[in-house]
Amino acid sequence: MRENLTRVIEDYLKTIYDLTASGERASTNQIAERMDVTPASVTNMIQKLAETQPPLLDYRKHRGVKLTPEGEKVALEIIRHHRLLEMFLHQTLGYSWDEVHEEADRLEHVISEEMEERIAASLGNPQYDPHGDPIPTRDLHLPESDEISLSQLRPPQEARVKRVRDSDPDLLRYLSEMGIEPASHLAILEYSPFDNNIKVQIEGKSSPVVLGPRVTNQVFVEVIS
Amino acid sequence: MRENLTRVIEDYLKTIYDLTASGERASTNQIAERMDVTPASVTNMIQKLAETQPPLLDYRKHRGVKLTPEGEKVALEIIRHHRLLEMFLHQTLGYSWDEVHEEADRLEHVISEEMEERIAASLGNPQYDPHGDPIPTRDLHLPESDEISLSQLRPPQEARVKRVRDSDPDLLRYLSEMGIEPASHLAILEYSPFDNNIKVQIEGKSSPVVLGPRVTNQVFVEVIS
DNA sequence: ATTTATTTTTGAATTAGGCTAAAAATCCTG
DNA sequence: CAGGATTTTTAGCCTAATTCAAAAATAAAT
Repeated sequence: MRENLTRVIEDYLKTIYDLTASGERASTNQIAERMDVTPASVTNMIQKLAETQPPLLDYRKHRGVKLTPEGEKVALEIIRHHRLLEMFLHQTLGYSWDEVHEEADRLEHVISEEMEERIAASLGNPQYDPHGDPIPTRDLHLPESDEISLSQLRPPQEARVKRVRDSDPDLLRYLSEMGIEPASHLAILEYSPFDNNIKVQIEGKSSPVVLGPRVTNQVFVEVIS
Repeated sequence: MRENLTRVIEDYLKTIYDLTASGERASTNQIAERMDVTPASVTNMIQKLAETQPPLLDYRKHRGVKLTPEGEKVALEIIRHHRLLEMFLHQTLGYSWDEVHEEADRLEHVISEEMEERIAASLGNPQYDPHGDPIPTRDLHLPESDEISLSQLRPPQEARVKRVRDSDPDLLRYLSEMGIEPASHLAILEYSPFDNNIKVQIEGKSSPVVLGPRVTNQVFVEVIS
């Protein structure tokens, strides 16, 4: 349906999808920072994307943007590419989970629907990528999920890791060293106010570790009742 | 060494590599036709590429271009990507040999050296792609080869297929239907002058077929002495 | 409710790549 | 070797995406 979209446009839509996941509109500055361009560039582009027929963005001057259904469809298509590629690079080419993001970011814009389907089939239509992010289905649906951030847990709660933010390779290496990855089981032992540290016992490890908010904000879990 | 090259530049260099394989310089018009742009665009670009430091092209006004050693290095790097990708898509994702070219043409510009190496390793460092084209080695060497076009054979010569031009999917489907692919054994039964047809017995087939020059010019063989 | 600070938008320029139309070289033919 | 045909180059313009600097809105604070 909607063909002649450039890589750059696809990147804008993906970024806006991400920023508006909470329900809030995305501001010009937020987008500019994420994409490492100036706010002026963003204003230009979002005005353009709001004037396509049909429009990809809902833009209100000085009020930021959100995706239209059209825009969301494009974003989800790219996100499906990205997450399938991450899984494929991990499973088929032996990439570690901290290496897949950057490669997938370039490949996601150039693979055909044919390749998307072949990758999905060869992996058995996976539902999650190596970081636990859900992969949109072929018809672009995403499962609802009620994960909460690890930073919100308090002793003596227990939880299962569902998902880890994938953007920082160093953090990912640190996490896998400690044994935190999707499906890991965690028990919260202590909470320190002010610095917001929590002490956590990780399944299979002999001694607990203390994690600060720079880490716990990036890890999402399901509480075990 | 040489980083900020765009996809477009990489495509120009690849095209020029191809056109100059014979030793001749590539003309502006030839390049324009292959790349489906106007000759004016080509003049612009080749002048630019001849002025980079170090230059990627040897350009002489009205005399066409050839690659400098620098330019050739870039071209071979892309060709290595392309042919490894063709093999990978074929072997790992089950693409047929007529489908791989187009996909590889887009992927070749975006894969990292890391991915190149992982693909090569996962395939066991193949030397040829599915059409029989040699894959440049990691240090960008290509084996010399003395293939000749099938159109040059005369009865009662016999030959082994080494390589098939990969640019036309319809031709490729036609060839595989007939059992012509790298390693196929052929015996030339008849030659018709004027129309340049040859009648060929293909190994494993019950009856011979007549092939015209539109086909035989695209197939390269090694004569069996 | 003004002033100040922050965010967003506007306007003018830039870079990469391409196009058209016209001018200039080279090639070909008689 | 002159004149026409073909090829190549030049010159000017276009679009996509960006930047910077200045202007305009919005938000925050006294």
